[in-house]
Amino acid sequence: MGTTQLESVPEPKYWHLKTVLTEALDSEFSVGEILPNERDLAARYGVARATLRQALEQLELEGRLQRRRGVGTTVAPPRMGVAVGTSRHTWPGAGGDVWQPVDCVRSVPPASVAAALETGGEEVHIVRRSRTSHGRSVATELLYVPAASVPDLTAIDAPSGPSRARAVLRELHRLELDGQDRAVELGSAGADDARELDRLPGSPVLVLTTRFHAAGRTAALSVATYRADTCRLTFGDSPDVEIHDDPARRAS
Amino acid sequence: MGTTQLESVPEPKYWHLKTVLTEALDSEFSVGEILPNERDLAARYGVARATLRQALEQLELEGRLQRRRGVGTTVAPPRMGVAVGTSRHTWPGAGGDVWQPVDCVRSVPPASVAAALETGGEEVHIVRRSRTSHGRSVATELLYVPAASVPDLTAIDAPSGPSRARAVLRELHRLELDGQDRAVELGSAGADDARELDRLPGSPVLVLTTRFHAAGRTAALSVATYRADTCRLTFGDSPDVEIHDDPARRAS
DNA sequence: GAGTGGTCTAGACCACCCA
DNA sequence: GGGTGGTCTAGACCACTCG
Repeated sequence: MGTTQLESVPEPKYWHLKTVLTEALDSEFSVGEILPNERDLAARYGVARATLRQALEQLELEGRLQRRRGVGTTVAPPRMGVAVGTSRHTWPGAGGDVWQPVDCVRSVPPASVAAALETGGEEVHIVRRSRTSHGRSVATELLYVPAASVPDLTAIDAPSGPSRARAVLRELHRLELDGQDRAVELGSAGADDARELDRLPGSPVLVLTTRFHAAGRTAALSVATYRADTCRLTFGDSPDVEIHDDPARRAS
Repeated sequence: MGTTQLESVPEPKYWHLKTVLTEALDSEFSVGEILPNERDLAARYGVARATLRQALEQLELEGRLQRRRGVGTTVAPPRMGVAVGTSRHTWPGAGGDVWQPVDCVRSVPPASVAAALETGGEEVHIVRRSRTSHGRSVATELLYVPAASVPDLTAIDAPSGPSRARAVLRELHRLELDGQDRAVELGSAGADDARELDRLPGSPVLVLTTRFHAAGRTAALSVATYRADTCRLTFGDSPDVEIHDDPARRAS
C-alpha cells in the first residue's frame, strides 16, 4: 500500500556522523586544534563511543584527524607531498638523496624478496634507512642488496651500522643502472615500522617497492614504508614541479 | 622486587589473533576457500566477535581476505598488479588505453580541483571513466577538462554520455602534451565509488591524481580511485616488465 | 527462512601522557 | 592522579544473499 519508501537505504550512523564531523572540521576548527574527548563527543551526538570511534577512524584514515593516546584528538594539517622520484632513474643513496642510513645487516630475506632477487636461500645485505620531513619521521626502508651486486665489498668497514650501510651503497653505485620499476600498495605497519613512524601497530601505510635493474638482473630491491595518514607520494615527472610541500597549512 | 617484567608490553589480543590467522591462511587454506563464520571463529579463539572482527579487518586491509555480507569470508588471491603508466607521458584515452568512457557532464568542480586547474568558479567538462581488470571493476576516474583545453569542441555530439566523453578526449589529444606529474594517497570510497567498485562505503582506496601539462597550463586533471584491497599500482619504467602479477606471497 | 557479515550499544579495564 | 585514547566484552538487531 502507500508506503512509498523513499529512504530504502538507511545511512549508517557512523557514516552520517563522519559527514557531520567533516563539515564541523571545515567550518569550526583550525589545524592543530584539539577536539573534545571521545566520551563527550559521543554523548553530544547521542551515539555509543564505539560508533563515534568508527567515524573518527575513517577521518583519521583520510588524514583529517590525528589521535594520540593520553593526549587527545587534533585536527591534522593537509597531507604533505613527499617526492618519491622523477622519471630519471638513480641508485638509492645517490646525490641529493633524502634518506638517512641507519643500519646494515646480512640476513636471509623474506621469501617474496628472495623470489624477486632470484637469490635462493642466500643471505643478502639489508640496508635500513629512514626518511624525515619537516622534522617528522615519514618513512622507513629496507634495501635488499644481493652479495653479487657488491662483489668488491670488503670487510674494512664495520660489519654493521650506518658506516657499513654507506659502504654497501657506495659499492652499489659502481654498477650501471639500466632501469627501475615501482609499485605502490596499501599495507599495515608492523611492530618495528610502527615504532619508527610513531604510529600504532597496524596503522595503514603506503608500501613503495622499487626494483633496480643492472647487468640484466634485479640488482637491488627497496621496500619503503610511508605513513599513509600524513603522506601523499608524488611522482614529479614534469620539469617545473619538484618537491611540492603544501604551501597552506592553515584553514579558515 | 624481583619482578623482572620481560613482557612489559602485552600484545593486544587482536594483534596476536591476526598473526595466528595469517599463519593459518598460509598453511591451511587456499585461495578462494571460505572461512568459518565470524561467530564460530570468535568462539574457537575464545574472544568476542568484535575482537575477531578487528583482526579480520586488518587482514582485509592487507588484501589477504575478502568479506561479503550475506556470503562469508574468503581467502583473497594475491593482489593484481595494475599498470598505471610508464615514463612516457600520454594523454588519457590515447591508443592502448584500458579505460572505458562512461559519461561526461559539465559542472563546477570541487574547490581543490578548481585550484589545481586555475579555473575560478567556471564549469569544466567532467569525464567519467571506469577500468576493469580480469573481469573485475578495479577503478573509477573523474577527468576534469577545462573548456579552454578543448576550445573547438562542438555540440554535434550528444551533450552527455559516452560519446560526449570520447569527443572531449579526442579534442584534448589535439594539444601537445608537455608533461605530467602524479601523486598517490590513501582515501576512502565515497558512496558512488563504493557502488561502482562493489565495495562498502568507506572502503580504503588508492587515489591517483595526475596533472597533465600543456601550453604552460594544467590542461587536465585526472583523479582515479583504485580498490586498495585488490590492487597494487605498478609504475613500469623498465622495458621488460609490464603488468606483473605476483606469483608467490608465501612467508617462511 | 536460515545464515552471513555490518552496525550499534553500554558498559569495563588498560596503557599512556602530563601537570 | 586525572584524563586521554586503545582494547575488549556480551549481547542485540539489521541488511544482504541464497537455496
